[in-house]
Amino acid sequence: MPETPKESKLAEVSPKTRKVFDFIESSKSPLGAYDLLNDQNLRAIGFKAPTQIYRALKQLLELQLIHRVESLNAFVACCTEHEKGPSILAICDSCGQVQDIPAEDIAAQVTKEVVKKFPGLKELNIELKGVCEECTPESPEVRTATAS
Amino acid sequence: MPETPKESKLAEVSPKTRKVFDFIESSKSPLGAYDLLNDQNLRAIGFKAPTQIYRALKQLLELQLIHRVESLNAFVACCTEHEKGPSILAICDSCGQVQDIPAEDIAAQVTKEVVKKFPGLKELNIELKGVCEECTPESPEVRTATAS
DNA sequence: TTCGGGATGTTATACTATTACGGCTAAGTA
DNA sequence: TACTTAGCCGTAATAGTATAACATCCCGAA
Ligand SMILES: [Zn+2]
Ligand SMILES: [Zn+2]
Ligand SMILES: [Zn+2]
Ligand SMILES: [Zn+2]
Repeated sequence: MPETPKESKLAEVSPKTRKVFDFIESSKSPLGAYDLLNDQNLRAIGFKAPTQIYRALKQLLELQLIHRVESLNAFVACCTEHEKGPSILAICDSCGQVQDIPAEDIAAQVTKEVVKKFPGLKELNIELKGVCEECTPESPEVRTATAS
Repeated sequence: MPETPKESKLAEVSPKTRKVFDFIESSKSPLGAYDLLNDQNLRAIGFKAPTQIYRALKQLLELQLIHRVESLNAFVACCTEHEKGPSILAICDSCGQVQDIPAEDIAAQVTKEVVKKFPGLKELNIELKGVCEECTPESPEVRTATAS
């Protein structure tokens, strides 16, 4: 049985870094470095200072196992369905969850669109805010029916 | 002569908030709140604490006169060519300049693409990193010619 | 005049991230 | 073996970003 990309990446990291990833992956919303340090049990397994957390996060970012959510100063697990390509992070204002949505098509169009003004494009970061499907109370038909 | 949208927005703000905008607009790269407070002359005109700067910034953001560059914790003037619609912020790693590029088309496509997974989309933030046109040493033809 | 509410001033504190340094260990090599 | 070097990890200190909480002032309405 072939290892998934995710598994083979995780095999490269230390147990403590691995633990950081596990916490991020199992959280339903993004975690900040200090959330990991203080609220989660990372102190219990030997993390004592922010810099240790940031080292682990850096490694996980480089392996593309996690993404940094710039607008929240926090980190989410990568869905691992976009091997190198970019993705869209859709942040729900209501429940706090973030979806990592592969975005090859969008990336291609952005590139096409800005290439003249910005020929040396290297990195693309798209973040959305709004309300996720789960938090949208009901579909319009149902809502109307219920309200009447 | 009709006022431009920018002028009419600026008419609403206090002289000090106006001054904050002027500094941001005249800077060739994005400014952070503490850049404004310490490096620029804002202390000289009565700003004494970060919270005052942040209040001015908040107001300017609400009027869409500036944008926050999430990945830099800094602020740039809006090009004012996209009245309400979204834009792309293209950040040059070399010179630090940020271009504010109107992006109606991209926004439309993103919306179309994510509407199923994220029906309540409200806000869209696209940031690019790379090298701007000005910092791209030469065009390929010229570079080849020069190098030979 | 008196009472609000909004803008502004002021202090303190919370939150996020990096620098700097020191020790340990594994790998290379004379 | 003894020495060197480079990388990883631990620790402490500090830098950088943002907000909370409360005081004060000013102006218009009652
Ligand atoms: Zn991802
Ligand atoms: Zn939600
Ligand atoms: Zn703009
Ligand atoms: Zn440039």
